[in-house]
Amino acid sequence: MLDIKLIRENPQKINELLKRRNPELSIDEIISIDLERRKVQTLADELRAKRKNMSQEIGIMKKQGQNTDEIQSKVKEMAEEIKKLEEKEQELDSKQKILLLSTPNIPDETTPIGLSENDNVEIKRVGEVKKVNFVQKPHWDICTEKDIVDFERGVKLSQSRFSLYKGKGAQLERAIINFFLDVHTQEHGYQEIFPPVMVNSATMTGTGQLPKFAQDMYKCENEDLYLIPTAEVPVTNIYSGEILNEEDLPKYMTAYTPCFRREAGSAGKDTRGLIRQHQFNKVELVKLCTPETSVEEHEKLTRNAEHILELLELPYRRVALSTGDIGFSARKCFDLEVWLPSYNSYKEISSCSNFGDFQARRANIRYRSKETGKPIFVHTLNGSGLAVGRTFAAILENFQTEDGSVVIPKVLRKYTGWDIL
RNA sequence: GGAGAAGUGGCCGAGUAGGUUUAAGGCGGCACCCUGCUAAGGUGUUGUGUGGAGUAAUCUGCACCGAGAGUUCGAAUCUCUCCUUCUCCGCCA
Repeated sequence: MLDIKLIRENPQKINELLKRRNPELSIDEIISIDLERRKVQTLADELRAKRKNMSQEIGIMKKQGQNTDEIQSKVKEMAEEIKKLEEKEQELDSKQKILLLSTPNIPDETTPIGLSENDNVEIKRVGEVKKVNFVQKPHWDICTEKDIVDFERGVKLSQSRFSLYKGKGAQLERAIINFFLDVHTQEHGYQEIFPPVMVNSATMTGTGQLPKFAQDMYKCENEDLYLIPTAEVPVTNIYSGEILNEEDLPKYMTAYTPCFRREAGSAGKDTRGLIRQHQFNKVELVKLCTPETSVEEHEKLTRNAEHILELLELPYRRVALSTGDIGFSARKCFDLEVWLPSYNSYKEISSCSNFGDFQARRANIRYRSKETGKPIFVHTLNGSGLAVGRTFAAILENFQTEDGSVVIPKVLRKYTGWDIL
């Protein structure tokens, strides 16, 4: 959520920045509602003050045995007027709130300007794409041949885009999860979290999934509960509504969870294999920090995710997303893309974002400034560290050999207990 | 799921036959004073949100006693719905 005071004071600037995302975005309506809302509030406040004083007077008069009929009927009239104003106040308030909650974050000045993913900027490439003189198989064929992921029975049990890991497949998936968590907790200093995977609508609003993206999520019938699309949602909201001490920052948290996405609107995309599933595993990195440190913390968090790819010896590149491609809540975002032979290109495996105070304002996460003693909104950051299923696919494809076996990366072997698949 | 009890400021804890409560008191925090230092003591101060005035320090209004709705001239206090916690029962890994 954008700061209404910032909008009031710099309307042209905010509009200009929002139009970098999408030329149709504008805060003009918010401003006109805000103007009216404040007028109504001032009127209502004044009347409430009058009522308060007069009611007190009635109390005193009654004690003295005076007749209060006249003044009572006066206040009653006033109360009706107040009620009308309060209704108007509430209406404008909720209108403004919905508009504010539906307006995306303003992009950072350093976010490349452009309207689509074609305007994303490659920052660097790391690792060599292996040159081989045999035909590399896509991971879905490897999975089926080795019977480590059963796509058909996954669909039978659930629906398309659900799959069933078996035997060494299930073991490899679990090994990857444990490896990720161990690196982040032991080498990078993150606290491990295991959160609920169903959360309420307030929590979903805090990180920006609601109110705009309800159709992307699975919702429980007759309950105010949604399946999380990412651990970002419960983990970022852990301290919602709280005021932290400045000494408690930065907070580094990592969580493994399954993630659930309806993938509405991606019909026909990535239909084969593990790349786009309704349920997938992910290890997420989340940070809460002060505004002064968020740029630096964003870089460090991105490096933490890259470090995993480097340990696995998977070739990847870092891309800075353009203003037209960054997520709703983000002001700046780096994608990490891993090389996938079956796609003959790099494919997203992590998305590392800086949200500024956008999520903190929605979720009301603050810290008390040591200097002023006043509460300040934290900055929130997150990134995948990494997507597990896509890592699984990247390992199978990049480390397959001519004889059809797959050599497990060294760092994973103590987790799998075997080195060849 | 059933039956009972309870939810007040950072914490503890008064306040419910509605009306100077604009929430007592204590603890903690902060500032200053006293003491050679420490301990103890003294004085003052103390939340959040949202408006208004002012360049600003600041001054000032309104709202907030789990959440929402209602009754009333007036609600922490009365009524209703919901949420959470605790105790007992049932069920269950």
